[in-house]
Amino acid sequence: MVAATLRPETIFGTTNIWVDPEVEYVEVLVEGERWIISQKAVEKLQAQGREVEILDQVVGAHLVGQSCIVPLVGDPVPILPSSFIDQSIGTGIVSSVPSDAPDDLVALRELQEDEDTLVRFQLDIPFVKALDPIPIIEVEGFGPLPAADVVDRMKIKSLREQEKLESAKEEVYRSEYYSGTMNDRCGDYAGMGVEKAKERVRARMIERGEADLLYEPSGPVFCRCLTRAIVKVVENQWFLAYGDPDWKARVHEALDSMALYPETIRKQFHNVIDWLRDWASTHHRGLGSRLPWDENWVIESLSDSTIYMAYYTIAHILQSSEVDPGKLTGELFDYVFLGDGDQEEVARLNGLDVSRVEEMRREFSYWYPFDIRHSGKDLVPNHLTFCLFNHVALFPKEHWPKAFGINGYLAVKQGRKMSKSKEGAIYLRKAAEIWGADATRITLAQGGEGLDDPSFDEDFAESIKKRLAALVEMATSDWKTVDEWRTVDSWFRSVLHRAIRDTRKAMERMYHRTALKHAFFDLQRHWGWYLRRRGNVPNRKILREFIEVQTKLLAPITPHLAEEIWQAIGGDGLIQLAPYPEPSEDALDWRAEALEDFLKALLDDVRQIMRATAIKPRKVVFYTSPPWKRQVYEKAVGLRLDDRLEVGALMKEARDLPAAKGHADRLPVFCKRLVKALSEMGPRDLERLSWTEDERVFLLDSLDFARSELQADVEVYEEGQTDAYDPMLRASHCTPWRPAIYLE
RNA sequence: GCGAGGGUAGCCAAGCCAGGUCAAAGGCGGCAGAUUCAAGAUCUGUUCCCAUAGGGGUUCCCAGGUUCGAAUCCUGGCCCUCGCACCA
Repeated sequence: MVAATLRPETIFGTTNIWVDPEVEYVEVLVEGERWIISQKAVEKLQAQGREVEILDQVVGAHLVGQSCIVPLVGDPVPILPSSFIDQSIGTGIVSSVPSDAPDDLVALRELQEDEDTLVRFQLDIPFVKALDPIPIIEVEGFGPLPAADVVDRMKIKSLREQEKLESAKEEVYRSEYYSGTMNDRCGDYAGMGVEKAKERVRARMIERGEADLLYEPSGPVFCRCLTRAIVKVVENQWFLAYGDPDWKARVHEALDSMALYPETIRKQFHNVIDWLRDWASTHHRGLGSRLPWDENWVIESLSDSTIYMAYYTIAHILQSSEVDPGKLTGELFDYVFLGDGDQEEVARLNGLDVSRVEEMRREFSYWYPFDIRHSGKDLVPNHLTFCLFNHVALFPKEHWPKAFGINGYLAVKQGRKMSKSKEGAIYLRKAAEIWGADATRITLAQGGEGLDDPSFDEDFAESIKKRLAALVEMATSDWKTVDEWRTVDSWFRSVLHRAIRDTRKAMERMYHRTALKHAFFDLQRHWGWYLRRRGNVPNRKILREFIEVQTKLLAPITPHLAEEIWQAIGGDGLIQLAPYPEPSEDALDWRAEALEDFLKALLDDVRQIMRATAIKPRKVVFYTSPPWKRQVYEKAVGLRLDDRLEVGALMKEARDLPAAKGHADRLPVFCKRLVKALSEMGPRDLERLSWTEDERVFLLDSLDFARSELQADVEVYEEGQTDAYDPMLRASHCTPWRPAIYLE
């Protein structure tokens, strides 16, 4: 009787053997020994290279009631009937350890109460009923019989409670494996940890000729034809030695010299390189090339897909009619890929023109090393890493890959009310039909970047389609323009060039979603503000530059639309061939940006007051800071930049300012307020706002705009101005860049 | 179990490595207003809670810690995704 187990150390707790009385077992001769096992087990053994000769058949029922000797222990135990044995696992014969295996315990209890079965098999009823689990493993948190603890706690009564049994088994096995200790019934292994004892018992039994190895998948594995997979041991298998430490070291080196998109994947690659072991690179079946030096084998497809980028460079030549693949020799490829050998000789050997050979060499040299290979993240632990291994093995350093790009898996965003994709999938052709190619592309770009799984958001596609149409309309219609240049023109040019810079940066890292934000959404928003500031009459140069830049920035993402605009505005040639915009440093105008930001913040403040007070004002009054406040403010900024801003220090400097002379009584309060406000500000804003003389001029200049934005009359005074309209005495609240506000 | 990544407002998502400019970009969705005969489109405002003066309160998975100061740094915990092989 040969029982199979994953837990050899529990042999000490064996109380009986289980067989299925209904099943036909076979008696076989295995390398000189007679075994009784299941028929399925015969196939497995044969697949694993064992010689098995079938001698006889024996029904399980005939075995029931007999007894057999437990190896290593040497005691006899009875053979008992059970129907819970899965014949496709192990040998179809189970050694029963009710102390530590919940299945066995429940089976034993069921049998002990099943008088019919006991009688039917003419079993010694008192004897069977007296069978008790044998405690063998001590583990913290459990009594001497861990299986009994868990089965009772989970109230498992029957073998039919499969799910509970599974989780019971897992709990017991895990606890015992990591923290269990063999008790003193376990002979030489008493006191030993389970993890260790398991290996020792296994080795000992094999050594004594009382056990043998059977390989089995860790879980059920099914073929596409629905038969269950078994483990086969094959001989003369070919491997790629990815486990070789020297090779690994060079692959690490290659990886370090590469660019990765996104960079965050690098750690994973290094890890995979370390973790990879020798790879079985051939098999007997399936698609693939025959192994050249051993025609019995087919090259496993992951193994020969790793340098086909090199093949691509010359594929068009090899596939031309004048080349006979059957005649090609290794010398040709040595010459083309490595530059080894003499071209005349190579051409003659392969029956090719020298010019053909040269052409191949030229093509390969032109394309190699490849700039980037882009693939899904599931290929990191195999194809992409293999690719690197094999390039390192075959090619000189200068032909190692320069970059890999990795992305997640696209999914259709779920739970959208207007989902057009009930099945969770949208065909590319369908998407192009519904939204058009450009809107589809931009939706994909917006979906996600880096290793995220991008989602296709149909609401977004719908909305962006309209916005793109509006963009074409905007870019191609006739605008009334002016030549006059204002602060807001400088401002727009500044944000435009920042957008160029930021878009380029994002594109270079292949962060398309980020690029889109800078190139489209931010620019559109800024353009909206610009037009309002300009009363819908843009500066001629600005309009032209904006349309041109925006179109070029978008060209990689929405090529058709960009081309259409490009033609309409009389662009030179194809936009696809036009250079991507370059940011110009001198377009950046932080002063203009600070001024516009100041205006936005001021209008925001007014709106906030309106909301808080529920006043819908017909008149809005701003009070700007007088010279003494501005000077104290500038001192404070200076101190803050020096990191020495404190009320005391500021007071000291402020007292000496001539402009502050008549305001000594107000200095302490003002200084305190400044210190608090400036302490919370970052260095960037501080520098932007360190000068104050433009505030009033700019505000006066923007009066008309403020009036139309606020739908109210707007006035500006300086604090202390004698004719100021200030019924609520608000003026004194002003700070530089924070004018006081009065609404009525 | 091993390896990698992650948890941010109704949703998607930036920020985190280099702490302060963060009630937190941008988008989608929602709400309100303008426009319109109306709808759609467009534009504007708004979308954590409270607030009759630009303010206050509570937030960035949870619990601690470091710091004058934490979405960001440290420790512990909970949860999620992916990969784990001879298959592309």
